[in-house]
Amino acid sequence: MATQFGERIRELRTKQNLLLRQLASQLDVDTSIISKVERGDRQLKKEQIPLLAQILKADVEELQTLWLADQLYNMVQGEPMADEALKSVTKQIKKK
Amino acid sequence: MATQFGERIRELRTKQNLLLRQLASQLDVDTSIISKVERGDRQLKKEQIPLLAQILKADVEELQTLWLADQLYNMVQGEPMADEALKSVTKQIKKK
DNA sequence: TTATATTTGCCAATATTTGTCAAGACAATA
DNA sequence: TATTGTCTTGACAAATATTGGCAAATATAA
Repeated sequence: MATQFGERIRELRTKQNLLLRQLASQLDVDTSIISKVERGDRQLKKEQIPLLAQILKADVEELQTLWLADQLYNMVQGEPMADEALKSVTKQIKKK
Repeated sequence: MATQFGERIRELRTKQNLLLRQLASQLDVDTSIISKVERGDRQLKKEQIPLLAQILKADVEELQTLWLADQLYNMVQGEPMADEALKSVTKQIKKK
């Protein structure tokens, strides 16, 4: 599983000397969820990112980017046509 | 919604003078599902692609690529950080 | 019109995701 | 060793999303 997002969260959290349970309570979820998120076992819900960024005093867009990259990675990883599909979508997006 | 896949299916199906119901019956799903897939209202299940390719005498990998591109497109469309996330994943994939 | 093909909206069944709880692992320290 | 606090893990239930089918609506053709 992808962990770009999780690794960054842990980095930010420890840098601020926050315990899992403290971050969890502020986000209003169980401690175990944050633990799993940081280790890449679970994905956070997209809607939770803004609050998370606020708690960690981090840039929302940075976290959103990492989160989205994780989702994409999970989707393409192991797919033989991953590269071609990514290229195609990148082109599509740019046209817009 | 993404329709690269659906458009290609319709193209292949009509080229072979197959009716929705004929394709649907070979795929063992309801006609309405194929209709929706071709119009991009629904995503086909990944496991159905090989059989579909066989029925349409199409290249499995082509269809898999289009299908995957649709999934990715649905995931990033409307996301402000889409481009950056795509770039990041493309890099990650290549490292493997 | 009639007949046939396709589209659409809705529902039930199924699958996936999300969150909680409780138990376990681990480290620090009394 | 026993205790305390943090983090991790697995099992389970609740919430959500996806899937397929039906049937009615709409289009297309003769």
